Amino acid sequence: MSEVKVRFAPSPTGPLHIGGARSALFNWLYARRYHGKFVVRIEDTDLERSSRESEENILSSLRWLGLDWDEGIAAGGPAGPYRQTERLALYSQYAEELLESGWAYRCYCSEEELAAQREAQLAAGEMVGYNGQCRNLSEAECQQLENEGRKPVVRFRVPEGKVLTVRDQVRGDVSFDCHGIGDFIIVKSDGIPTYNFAVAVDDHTMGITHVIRAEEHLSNTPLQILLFEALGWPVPEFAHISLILGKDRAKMSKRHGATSIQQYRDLGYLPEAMVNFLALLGWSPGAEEEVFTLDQVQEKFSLDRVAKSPAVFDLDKLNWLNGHYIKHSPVERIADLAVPYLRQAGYLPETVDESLMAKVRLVTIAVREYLDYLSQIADHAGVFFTDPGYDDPEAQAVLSGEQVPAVFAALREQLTGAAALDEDRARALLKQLPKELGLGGKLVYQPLRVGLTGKTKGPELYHLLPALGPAKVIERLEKALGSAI
RNA sequence: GGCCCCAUGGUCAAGUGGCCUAAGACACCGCCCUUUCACGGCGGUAACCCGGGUUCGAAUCCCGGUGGGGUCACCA
Repeated sequence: MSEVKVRFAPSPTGPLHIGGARSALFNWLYARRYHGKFVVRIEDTDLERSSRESEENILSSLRWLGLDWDEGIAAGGPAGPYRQTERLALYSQYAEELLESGWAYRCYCSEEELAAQREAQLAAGEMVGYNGQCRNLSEAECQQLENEGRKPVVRFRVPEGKVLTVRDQVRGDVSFDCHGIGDFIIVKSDGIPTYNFAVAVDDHTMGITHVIRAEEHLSNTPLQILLFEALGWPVPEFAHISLILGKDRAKMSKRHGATSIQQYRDLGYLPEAMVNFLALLGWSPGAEEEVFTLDQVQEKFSLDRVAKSPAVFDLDKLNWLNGHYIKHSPVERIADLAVPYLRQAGYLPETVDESLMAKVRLVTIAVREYLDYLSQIADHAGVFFTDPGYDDPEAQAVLSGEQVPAVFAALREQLTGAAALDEDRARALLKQLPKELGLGGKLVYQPLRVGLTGKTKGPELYHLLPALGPAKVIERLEKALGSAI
């Protein structure tokens, strides 16, 4: 078999969304697994809705996810250009070929006529499809209509009484009766090809061997096969992946919350978590291990382990995975990623120097175990950057304990003159304290926590101490003592 | 409505006729640890949509029903 070549062909009509990202991922995985090529092509034949901005967003999201492509937009390659609006001449050439061979014909029906027709069919409960009005127009009739100022579209002449079978790698054979398919438009009246036509031409001319895409395209496939056959081209292999559903089991859409990769990126999700999560949606490694990198999946990926049933997007699991990666990535990286969120919360200035960055790292160590995604850091990091108040009744109750002054004094004693304080020293010190004072842990640690943060819950004390530094610790404890009633 | 797809716990899913008195993960609920780390440890609740077949034997095969979804554009 020739080399595997797959593609991801988004329409730049919006940002890359979850479903598109998964399609791209599966294609990428397939290409890598079988040492083939991955092509990215832009399908911008919808002039109204397409934008360069969306295209940029899609490409940047793909790169962010780590899905690189061997050929295509921005990468170049032998079958370029890779933007459909730049391949118009190619489509006309094949449309012409189809017209000449009789597989296609010009249709002069107006949009109004078509709409009325469709409405009538729908009302009668019939199959919706073109009624073939212009199917056998003579040369003279065409000329006549054209003289009336009508702009024709080009339609494909769907053979009658034929049954088409899509050989699908995940679904098996799926058959469609041509009787249910009306003559469809392949070139619009403005000369722009229609989706199905452009796809067939591109997939062939780009040498695509496997078309892996979402299930919503399954019903388009017979039309494309018709085109391949009429043009005398080999039909590629197909694999239709089931849809990703929202909580209400309907296809994921904007009303389901964050649906674009960009949004997750902005919220502080890590690309490896997204990719890991997406890989698990509709595919299973078969083994028990579910946490893996792109490199690890590409070794195991195969279409026969792709699920046929649709999958509900489970935010809880994404959060868990992302939290997992946050906990296990190098602190430096997480701290760097956290900076924008801390800045946005007003905890950091525009420029962060090295000593401040050192503190951010300590803060990151202290709070990352509580995070599902990075933007949440703002909710946990406040105690490190803003001096607390002690109005909370619960806090007051703890602070009013009679042992509190002694506890604070003891810690202060330990800290005075201490230049720096690392986690190990903080742990040792904290462990010593109760013994030294002859008190139970709770009586020592609880007031310290409240004194330092104004709260009864929060980061570990041994993280708090180093991050705040001796001077700040002493300062806060004094203030806490002063505010005890 | 026509056509098409799908159907194991709340969710993702393993399972390709006997190994299933059905894995694992997320979520949830307990207990432990309770201020030393290690996705902390241990445990629990919870599922084969229904009805017919085929078979010695069905979650697994066939048919029907039901349910969910997709698609029916000069959008992709």
